Formats: sequence, C-alpha cells, structure tokens
Amino acid sequence: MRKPCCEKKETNKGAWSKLEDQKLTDYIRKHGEGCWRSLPQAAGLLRCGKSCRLRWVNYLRPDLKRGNFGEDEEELIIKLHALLGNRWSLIAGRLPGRTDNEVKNYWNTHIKRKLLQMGIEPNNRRSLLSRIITKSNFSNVFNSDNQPLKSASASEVICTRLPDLNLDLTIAPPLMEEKQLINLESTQVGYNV
DNA sequence: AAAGGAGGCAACCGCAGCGAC
DNA sequence: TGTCGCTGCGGTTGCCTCCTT
Repeated sequence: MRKPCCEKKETNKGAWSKLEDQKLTDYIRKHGEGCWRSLPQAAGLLRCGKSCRLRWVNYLRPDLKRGNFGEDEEELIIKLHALLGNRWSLIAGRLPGRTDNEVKNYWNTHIKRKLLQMGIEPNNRRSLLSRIITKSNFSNVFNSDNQPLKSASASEVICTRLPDLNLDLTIAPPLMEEKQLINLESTQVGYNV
C-alpha cells in the first residue's frame, strides 16, 4: 500500500487564501519549481505537495494567459482534440499560456455543447476529423485522388492538411483510426506526431 | 426579494509513468 | 529485474455566481 503524499489530517483543503498564494509564489520565485513533496513544509504551507503544484500550474504561474479563449484558440482545441483525444496536457502545450485544466474545462463547458448544437458528436473523433480534413489542393502530399503519396510521412500528411497546427508531437504515434483515416498504410512510422 | 437551477471553474482524487536504487 | 517514491495527467466533484421564475 502506497503512502499518501501527505498527512491529510494536517493539511488545508479547498480554496486558497491570498496569504497561501503569496507564500507559494514567494517560495517558487526563490527556489524554483520542483520537490513538491517537501515544498509545503519549506514554504510554511499546510497543504499537500500535489495541491501546491496544481495551484501554481493552474493559477499562479506568471506566464498564464487569463481570460476568454479566442476563436482561433477554440478552433485549435477542436482540431487537436480530434487528433489527440482527451490528452489535455498535450493540447494545452500547443496553446501558450493555457493550462490543461483550463482547456479541459473549456472543452467540457463550451465546446462540447457548441458541437452538439451543430449536430456534431464531440466524442466521435473520426467524424470530427472527417469534417476538418476536407479535400483540398495538397498536390505535394496527395495525388489527384486525394490519397497520400507514398513518399509522404504521416506528419507531412497531417501537417499539410492541418497546417496551422504546427505539430511537433514527438510523444506518441497517432491512434490507428487516424492512420486508417488518412490512409497511411504505405507510409513510414517515424512519427513526428 | 427570495428560491431554485444551471453553468463555470478551481480543486481534489486516484492512477499511471518514470527514474532512482 | 523488481520495488519504491515522486510527479503529472485525466476524470470528477463541489462550490460559487449568475440567471430565471
């Protein structure tokens, strides 16, 4: 049985006070991020490390862009979600100043509903991808039948059809459904995606 | 003005991944 | 190679605010 990350009975829960925020911010400014387990004690906070990390990452980080999502951001989220699914951290990584929590909440509260109103099933990534990836003039990557050229890599295919994504996702290969969708059976699997 | 409902968001929980030993 | 501990991620919950009746 793994030990809990902290002694729950000795820690605060719920909303953070201004003083707690200040303590956490000051500590991280001085010592940098990391060592979340030992941070609360060192910073004089009655919180568990996880809670401190979450508060910093989702709320206190200075590079966060607060406020409403723009139309371009929304569009990007939809496209990335169609490609990546619920991998919020990866999606957030493509949106400077946005956190995974923020993107997740925005998806669940705004975009999901919007798509449903448009008659699109938000969890049906195949249908979403199909709507995004329309027939276009991509002669460098696709032939006249709109099939990927044998020489085109998976990342070329996706980046050409979704040029604004600037995908440099080196972590995981795309799911089989995406590979099938864009007819990649003949392309190399050196994914950049 | 008050009550109830819906929406939005911050925070928590549990699990998985990864590195150290 | 297996175990342990830490960190990060995604799902979920709960609280607060706003809107409607």
